Amino acid sequence: KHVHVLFCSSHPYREMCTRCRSSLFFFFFFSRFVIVCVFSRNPSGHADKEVMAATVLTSLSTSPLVLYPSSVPTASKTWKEVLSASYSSSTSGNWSWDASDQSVPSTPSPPLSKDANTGFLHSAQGDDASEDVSESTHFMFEDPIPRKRKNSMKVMFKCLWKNCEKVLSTSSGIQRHIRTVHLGRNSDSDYSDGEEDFYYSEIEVNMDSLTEGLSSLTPTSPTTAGPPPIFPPPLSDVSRSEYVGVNGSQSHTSSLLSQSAPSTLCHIRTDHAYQGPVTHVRTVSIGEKRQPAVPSHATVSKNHALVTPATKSAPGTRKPRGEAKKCRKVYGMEKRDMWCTACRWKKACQRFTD
DNA sequence: CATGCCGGGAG
DNA sequence: CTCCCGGCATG
Repeated sequence: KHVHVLFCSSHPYREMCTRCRSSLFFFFFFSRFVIVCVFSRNPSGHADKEVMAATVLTSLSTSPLVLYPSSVPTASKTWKEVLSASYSSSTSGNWSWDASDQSVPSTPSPPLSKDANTGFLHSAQGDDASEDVSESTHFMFEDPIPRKRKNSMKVMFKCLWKNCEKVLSTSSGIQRHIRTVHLGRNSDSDYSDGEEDFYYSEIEVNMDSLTEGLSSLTPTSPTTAGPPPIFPPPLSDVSRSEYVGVNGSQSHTSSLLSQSAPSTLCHIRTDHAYQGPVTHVRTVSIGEKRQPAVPSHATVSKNHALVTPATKSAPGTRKPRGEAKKCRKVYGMEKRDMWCTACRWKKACQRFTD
């Protein structure tokens, strides 16, 4: 399964799991794609993280989205180690969350729209990604929503609607702003079925100095230096078609969420064409389920002999006899007990293969 | 004829 | 599953 991603915002929306108190990070992607990375403190004890993330997402938006469970770290690796490694390796332009690193996605990334590019350039003014890793992991794993960083940091809420740079100090404020300005609803209208589209992000604003190692994941200047609307609510044609391309015939959020996403292999490649800390995710490859070895028609043919696909004797179709001497020939009938089991059962020899 | 082994049972 | 064998194809 390949999931194409245009790119993701550098500032994940954070939410805390009410059950395990781990931090959830929602990376908002260009247009309406959302990829969710769930970082749990105790992943083993939280089997339902995908479901939980899906629930949160559903309440966030009705837009089409891709549920993306990050790979579970191996027993020898803690989440922190995994993250640190992946983060530091991002300097070389390669993110990998999979211990058995393999299968680089081959599918080319979709073209970025102009809007996307400009947005990215704006947001890529941070430092180099090779900075203090502990800072980033701190960001990821410390208190789910650190209200303050030092005493100069202030949490603000930034509207992500296109061409709207509104920043307010409270979430309710930004919601009211979105509801009234962008959604054209009355602020008092009771619209609480969870289907409302609020696009804003929580940002931390450094009130004095702008140079900080964490600039990779947080805005570095007040108000204006925040990420441009990377997640514009109006659904563009590009994103729609892209979405279809990615998910085949899937077209509903619910159907996507109901899919049990495979979680074995996650491969993320970052592109640093725009330099720096912005997590620019291009392609995600997720391991796929094993197909049943036996095709269905074989089973059917047991009950309906006619359905049997043409296996019998198209003359000359039979494979030529292998060169190797098999158990029967090697040991002879008298030492039949020395044959491999396959030979004893008159199956294809497993000891002397061709 | 000797071999190799597929397809199809039985337990 | 494991184990066995009819029967066909090949050399």
